[in-house]
Amino acid sequence: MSEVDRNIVRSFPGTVRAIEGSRDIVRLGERTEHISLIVEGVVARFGQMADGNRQFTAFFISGDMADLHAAVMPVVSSPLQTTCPTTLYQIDRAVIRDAAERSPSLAQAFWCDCVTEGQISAEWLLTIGRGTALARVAHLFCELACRYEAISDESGRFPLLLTQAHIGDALGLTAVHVNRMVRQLRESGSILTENEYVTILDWTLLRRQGAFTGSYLHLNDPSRNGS
Amino acid sequence: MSEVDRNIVRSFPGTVRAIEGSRDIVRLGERTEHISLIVEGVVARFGQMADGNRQFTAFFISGDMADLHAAVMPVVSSPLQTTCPTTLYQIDRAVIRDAAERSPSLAQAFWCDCVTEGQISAEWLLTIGRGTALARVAHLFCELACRYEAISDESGRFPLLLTQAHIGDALGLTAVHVNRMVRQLRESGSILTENEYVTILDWTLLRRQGAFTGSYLHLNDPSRNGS
DNA sequence: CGGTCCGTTGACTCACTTCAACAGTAGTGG
DNA sequence: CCACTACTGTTGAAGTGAGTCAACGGACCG
Repeated sequence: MSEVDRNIVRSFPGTVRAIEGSRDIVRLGERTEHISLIVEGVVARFGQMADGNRQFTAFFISGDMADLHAAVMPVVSSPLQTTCPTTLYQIDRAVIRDAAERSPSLAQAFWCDCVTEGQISAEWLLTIGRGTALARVAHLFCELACRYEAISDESGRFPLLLTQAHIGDALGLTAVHVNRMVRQLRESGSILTENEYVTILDWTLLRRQGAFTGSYLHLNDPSRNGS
Repeated sequence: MSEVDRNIVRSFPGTVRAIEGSRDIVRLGERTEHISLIVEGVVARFGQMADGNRQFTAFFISGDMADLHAAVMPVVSSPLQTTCPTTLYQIDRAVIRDAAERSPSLAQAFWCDCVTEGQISAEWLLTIGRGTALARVAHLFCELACRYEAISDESGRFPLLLTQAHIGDALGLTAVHVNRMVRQLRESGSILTENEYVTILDWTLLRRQGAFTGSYLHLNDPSRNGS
């Protein structure tokens, strides 16, 4: 979502809400009554197998709207939860929907946002379906680095507000194997992990390890609204 | 996309185009100039690894709009190809975009369509990330059966316009292993394959094998536009 | 009749899982 | 201040689901 649109959304009336980590925001089958703009923290969308096994299908970070799609499809088909203490700015669903109805350009911006989200899912399908465990972890780190870079002034370094179990649930791996892959990335010299941060030491190497090209993220991409 | 909206789209000026199987429709990085409504056949969206390995990220069947998202984001981030001889009805991108700009309700319908597509991707992520090979194949068959049922008058039987290699590329499996899983499904008594058709003999069993619930497809779902 | 594509099956290999154990840190309560 | 618990990260050893490699039959087609 572009900077301009994000500011429009912030100008809508809403409520700030602080939530602990590992808390459900919306549950399967409920109706979403408000759209959540993330101020700080991480919200993950997930699906669940009968055996309780989870699969995260998206991560939302500061500046993302975690359930924008609910503006037009309020019944929750994928629940949301926080992965860490998170602050949201919640706007009534009707406010968003009415604004989109009045302003075609805003509607288009929201539509774009949902399309981009779908393209990220498609990219995840590619890496999870065809990538090795090492490539999956490297790819996720690349994606997060790019997305955090777009919203902060730091570059090549980002806060990892996920446990290795979270990463495994996003990549279709076990936490144990994620641990081994992170170690391998560290030993290869492409990244460094300290505290809650990942620092990228060798972008070229990490991109190659993750077969990453960031074009699908559409960050600062003027062509998104191209006519 | 609802029946009503599909009829609106069909009323737009466009061109019918017949294409052979295994042909590219749009290539990576190109600009999409027309939106394709599928009249007959199958179009697959895919991503590709550097080693040439493919991963299908969506299948579009009769009545689907294969690249509706291009109305707002014309630069192709996932190429499209046919899996079998296919007929398209192609509408100029500007026609779709302008119609959405003039009619908020049509814009919302298109937006819904893109959201549903994203939810299907999320469901694929769940099955591919966490399901066994057998569950993945069973799940795909369930999904296709439901989607074909919604657009035809046959039930429990659908045309499989994909090779086992295509299925493998969609599910992150090899064609060899897909073959083994299809056989296992056949031997379990849940399905029957003959010619180009899959017949479902035991829905309950197949659903369980694929851990399938069809709610994410939003077929005949009045709540999609719920206010 | 030969070539190509698709489905099919068998034998072997390997990437990732599973199971298990342990260390560091933080929070909690006696 | 020190147990006690819980969570996360870490590492090792053993098991297995899916991949790889290879071969063959049938259908279709030029």
